[in-house]
Amino acid sequence: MGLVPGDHAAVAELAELLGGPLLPAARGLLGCSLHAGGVTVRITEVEAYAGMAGDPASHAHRGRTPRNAVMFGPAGYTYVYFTYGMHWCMNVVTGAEGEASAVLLRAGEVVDGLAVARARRPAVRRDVDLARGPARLCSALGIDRTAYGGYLLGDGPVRLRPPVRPVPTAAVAAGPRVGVTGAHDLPWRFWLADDPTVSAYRRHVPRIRP
DNA sequence: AGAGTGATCGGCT
DNA sequence: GCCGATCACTCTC
Repeated sequence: MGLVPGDHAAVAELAELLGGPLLPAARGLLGCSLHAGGVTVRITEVEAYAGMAGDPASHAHRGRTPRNAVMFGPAGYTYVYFTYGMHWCMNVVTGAEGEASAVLLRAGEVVDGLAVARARRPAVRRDVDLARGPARLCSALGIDRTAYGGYLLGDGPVRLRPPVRPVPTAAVAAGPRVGVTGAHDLPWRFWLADDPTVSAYRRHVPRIRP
């Protein structure tokens, strides 16, 4: 599908947003569409990670390694990592070079390629669950190590595009990140309020014995 | 509530 | 080099 006139300017605007401060970049990713492997999702949930800038939860916190190298480069590229022995997760690199900030894509709504996504996720029963969770999102889109380091705003195999219509500020909710028990409970997780495709995961809370 | 899975990286030797 | 703790998760029980 081709780009309609006017998209060029909107893509340039998104590129500029991603290259700027972390939290606006993270919020700006909500509502964007992400296309890969014959499937398109609308991004509904993200988490911000501040790289070297005092964020112990960031994979780049302890400095540059072969794994996280792309995060130290310019914005608009993708950092993909493998975790728990079986799952891929995807980040969009943001901010200035050397900063290593990035935004984890945690959930999306499948808006095209539903049959393909279903075929990739045979265990998932409801369509709203197809890309609900960072690893399921990658799985539904067929994203793996081959996506590492790719540019998202060009014509590569993984393409990120701005929302057709802007997401109203009032539609964006914020809260603590998932799985981060760090000293400060920074509200760096952003999602579209009341969207059924937002992931179910919650911050770890100490277990209350029955 | 717990199993499953393997890359990564710091710390050692 | 090698060891082992860790991990921004998913599924099934």
